[in-house]
Order: sequence, then C-alpha cells, then structure tokens
Amino acid sequence: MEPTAQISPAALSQKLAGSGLRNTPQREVVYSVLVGKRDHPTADEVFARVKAEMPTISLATVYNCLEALVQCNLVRQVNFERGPTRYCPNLHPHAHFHDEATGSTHDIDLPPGLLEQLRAQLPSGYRASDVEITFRGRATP
Amino acid sequence: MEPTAQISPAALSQKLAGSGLRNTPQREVVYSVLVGKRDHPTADEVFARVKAEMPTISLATVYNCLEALVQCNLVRQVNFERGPTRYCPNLHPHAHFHDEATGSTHDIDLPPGLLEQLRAQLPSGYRASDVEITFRGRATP
DNA sequence: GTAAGAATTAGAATAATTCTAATTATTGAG
DNA sequence: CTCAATAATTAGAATTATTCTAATTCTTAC
Repeated sequence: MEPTAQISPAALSQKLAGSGLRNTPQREVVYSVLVGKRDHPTADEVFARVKAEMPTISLATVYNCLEALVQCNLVRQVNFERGPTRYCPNLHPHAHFHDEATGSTHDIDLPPGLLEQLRAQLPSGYRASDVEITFRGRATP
Repeated sequence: MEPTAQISPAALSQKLAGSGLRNTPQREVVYSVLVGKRDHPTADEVFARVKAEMPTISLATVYNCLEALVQCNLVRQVNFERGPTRYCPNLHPHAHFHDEATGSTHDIDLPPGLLEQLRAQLPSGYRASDVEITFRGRATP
C-alpha cells in the first residue's frame, strides 16, 4: 500500500482551518510523529514519541491535537466505538450501523458470500477468525 | 433479519462446556437478558437488567458471564478493539488486521468499489459517513 | 496595543474494566 | 457419601484510558 505522503505545514494549517482550527507547533509534531511511524500508536505512545522532540507537551494536549487531526480528516481513529463494549446475541453474519444522532446500534444483514469476499482481500498467511464491519452515520426515517 | 432463537438451558450448558466452562444461574440470566432485548446493551446495562431478576448479582460477575458467553460463541462483542484508541494517518480506503498473537495492527488494502458495495447493503435512509472493517486473527509468515 | 477567543498545561475527576482476596458452589476420586 | 480440588461469585480496591477544570499563555483582529 502506498503510504500517505506527509503534507506540508502550510497544508496542515489549511486543513485545520477548514474545520475552524488553528495550527500549532504541538499539532505539527503530533502529526509528524503519526506519519513518521505508521504503527497505529495509542495516545500514550504518541505522547512518549512527541515528548522526545517537545518535552514540555502534556498528555491532555496530545489528546487535543489528535482530536483536532481527526476532526479535519488528516487522521483516522482506528477503534472509534469509544466507551463501553456492547454485546450482541445475533450469531448470523451481520454488520452494525451506529447511529450518531441517537447513539443506538442496529444490525445490518449481509448477503451470503460478502464476508468471504472480504476475507479474500487478506494477504496469504493472514487468517482472520473474525470480521467486524461497523457503519457510522445517520438514519433518516 | 430473523432473530437468533434463544437456546435451552441444556444447550447453553453444552455450549459452555465445549469451552471448558460451567453453566450457572447467573450465566443463564445474563444470556436470557441479552436475547430478551437485542439493543446491544453495555455491561452496565446488562447489570441493571439482570439485577431486576437476581438482585444479589455483582457487576464483576456480569463481566465474567459476558466473557464466558463470548468465549463459547453465544454472544458477540460489538466493539472489541478494547483498550486505548489507536490513530492512523493512512487516508486511503483500507481495512485493519489486528494480529492477536502480537497485538499489532496492519493496514489491509481494499480494492476500489468494495466499500461502495458494502454501503449498498444499508437499508434506504441509512447514510454512512464511515465504514470500519476490522479483521482479527493470526498472521503466519 | 489590547481585547477576545483558542490552545496549552498540570492535575483532578470520571468511566470502564480488571484484579484481589475471601467465600461459596460444584465436580470427581476414592 | 465425603472430601479435596477446582470453578464461580462477591465486594471492593486498583488500574487504565479519557475527559474535565481552572489557570495561564498564545494568536488574531481590530
């Protein structure tokens, strides 16, 4: 997979501005740390890496910067079903739709074969015991 | 979507036994509460519902029961990327593979159109702004 | 240059989950 | 049947990840 190129500080500022946010040295460093090592770090790990370059930064600021970068679509949160784990006794293959307006979660039926088609995308040697598909958005009745 | 039928206490015991676990009154009540109202409750919500029937149960036991039911494949955890949120600067459409052996997460390229195909499964009126696909398993090199 | 708003900081607070130690229940061997 | 071993439960403490708070600093626009 070709990597996402690191954008320039000017472009970063512009992206942030597009969401009504400012650029700051902290946000630049947090972003460059993420692009520099693409191993899906946690906020704590980002904090540790950023501190090497900017020892006075606080964990709260790292959270703030990550939130800003996610908000302006420069960074994705990998597991964004934040909050408590939810449990589901439906054993049929299905996806979940998380309604951002109501906070509720609905099951979405999947046609047979779709999961297999997805599994087929895995490189050889990758054996997936589970596939989780989550949609996030709004349902208009 | 046709609902998962509630299995009998005997079948529940058998399923649990298959994973080296025992059946208990607490596990039966937790399971029946999940099947009784399929709204993807949190552990806390399960706790509240179960207490109505079994006031002496503890939250720790509810967690234990849920874990047991997940382990014997009677219940699915809806957001199972437990632990800290991870961040990813890769903006190309891609899925994630979470290696259970190493705890690491890899990006998985997706062919163009696959996300659209997935979105097409949504009932009308459902508008998804994000689709998250997570594989869990092992990668054998 | 100054006022208003935004961002940062340290540390406290909260929320979800896991751990601990004591107790109770169940199972299997004899 | 009885007893030891193991499993499950309980209450509460501990931990972990995240968010909040209040004080301070930085930017931007006028």
